[in-house]
Amino acid sequence: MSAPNERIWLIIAAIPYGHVTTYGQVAALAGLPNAARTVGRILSNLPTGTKLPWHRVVNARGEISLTGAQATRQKKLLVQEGVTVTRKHVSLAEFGWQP
DNA sequence: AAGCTGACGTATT
DNA sequence: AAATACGCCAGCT
Repeated sequence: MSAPNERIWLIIAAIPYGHVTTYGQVAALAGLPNAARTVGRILSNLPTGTKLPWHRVVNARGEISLTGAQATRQKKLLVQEGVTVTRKHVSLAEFGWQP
């Protein structure tokens, strides 16, 4: 496990219930301001049963970046947490998160 | 070691 | 509004 990877995990794990963040935000908090892609790549590499709330991470527009079944799963999880998800975008109310 | 890839982001066309 | 191009960073081949 490399260091940035671990920081990213910790940051995602700290996202509060019912809130969402962006890939770029996670990357920035991890100390890698332009590594949004890295965050996505790492999430794609997560084991199926991971405890990380990866579904609370969306792209800069507040939309789900995944497609098909994956997107459906993420949307469902968010809705279950009380997050308002319209089509693919999350309402601004639960957007952003300051530790 | 070198190059390719990707759950992104922003600027252009 | 949608598609394309480029930059960025870590992991894989």
